[in-house]
Amino acid sequence: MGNIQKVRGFQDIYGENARRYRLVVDTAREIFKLYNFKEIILPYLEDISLFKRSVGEETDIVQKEMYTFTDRGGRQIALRPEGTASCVRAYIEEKLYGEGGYHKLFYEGAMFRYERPQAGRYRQFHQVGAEVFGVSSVYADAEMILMINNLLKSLNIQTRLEINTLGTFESRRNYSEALKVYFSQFRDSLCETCRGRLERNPLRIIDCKVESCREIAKGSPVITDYISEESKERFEKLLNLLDRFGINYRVNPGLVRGLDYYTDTVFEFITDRIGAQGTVAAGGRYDRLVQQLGGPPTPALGFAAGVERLMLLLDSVQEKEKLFSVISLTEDQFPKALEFIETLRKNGIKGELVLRSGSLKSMMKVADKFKADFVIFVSDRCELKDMKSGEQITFLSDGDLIDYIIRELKTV
RNA sequence: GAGGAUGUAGCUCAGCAGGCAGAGCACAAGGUUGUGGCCCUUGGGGUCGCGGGUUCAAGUCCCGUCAUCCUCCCCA
Repeated sequence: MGNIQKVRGFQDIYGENARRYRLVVDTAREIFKLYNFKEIILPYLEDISLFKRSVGEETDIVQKEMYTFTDRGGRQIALRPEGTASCVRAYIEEKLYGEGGYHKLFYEGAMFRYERPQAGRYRQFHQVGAEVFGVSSVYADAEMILMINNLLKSLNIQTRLEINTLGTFESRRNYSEALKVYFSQFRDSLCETCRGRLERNPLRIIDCKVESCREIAKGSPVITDYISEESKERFEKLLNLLDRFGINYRVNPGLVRGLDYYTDTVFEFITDRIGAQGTVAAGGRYDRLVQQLGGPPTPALGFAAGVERLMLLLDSVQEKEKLFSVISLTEDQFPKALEFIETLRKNGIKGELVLRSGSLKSMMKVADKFKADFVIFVSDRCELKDMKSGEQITFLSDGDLIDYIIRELKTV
């Protein structure tokens, strides 16, 4: 037998990737907080029926992508495949609606879907997401898109925004029903995947790339005929708002989203730089979901962004703090060197005590490997070496050197 | 779930008419007896993804399996 490997589709995130991960998540948190979203830390396991009732019994996610098991108490459990359902469950279960006003929550963490791994698609992946409960105003939709736009801008990531409206829950259902009826006439001419979609998600057939399906789709019912004037006006208003803030978008009537709970606004931020899995952030409104899961009628909207996909789009991420490496020139100066470096750390300066003794050359190499910006040699006196310029200054007392570092170099 | 490509040293890869496992980079020691990066010398490293088969002989051929990547699908 070979060595134990990580589970398929799972990954260790370390080194530069860990920095990328941290940058994405930390930036998202900062932005969320600017918009006054409050963090909610959600469980990774939920009752299976939560996802059946929210994401949708017929969706791929529920049908074939969930990690599920029966626990020792006989409960049917799933590792969460997405965050919105848990967030809604918590909103209802913790009776947040009882506090009055409205609620803005954000979350961050791992999601699990049993899919075929691919670039930008993993079985354990991470999302940052935000949800607004109790607001139907179109300004909430606009604000959320602005927020995501700002997040992407902060990360220096270019995407295009595609947006669509699905209308109300009723109109969406009616449209879906009409499509089902229409496409059923051509059942035998549809491709195999579309025959499956007929039951599961007829809206998707419109977007099929197979030539024969596209021909059939040309005569299919149009979504605009099923959308109420109110929804249309709402959508227009949203687009105007986006125009006003200089946000480019493309209205894509084929944009459907694979989750059942969306109503009215749906949107995706897409890139074509990372292969087939180009959706980097996506979301929309789900005005019926809270009620559907047993809560009071509550309009809501939300989005989620894929951390790994954002990571792929990031420029290289370097550590920014200066590193001071301390080398003890003799074995018996180590206590003094340790004391010295602890003082640096107390002052908020990042320090690495070179812990391998050997030739000075080998210790210097260690400092170099750590990419030290400065090296401090500790003996009966102290010397500070600038690794970039090679310049070296001698100090008779450590106090003087520490003062010098804090004064001159901490901010460099 | 379907199709395709790949898997040899820490990394990038060569080796395939089956015949002792290689290069570059990286790593370690030294050249420079208290100073890294460049250069030179020397050195340590591989059950050739894993398991089976064919063969006198398999990294090389065959079968299986695992993993990665790409497309479909799906989605963040």
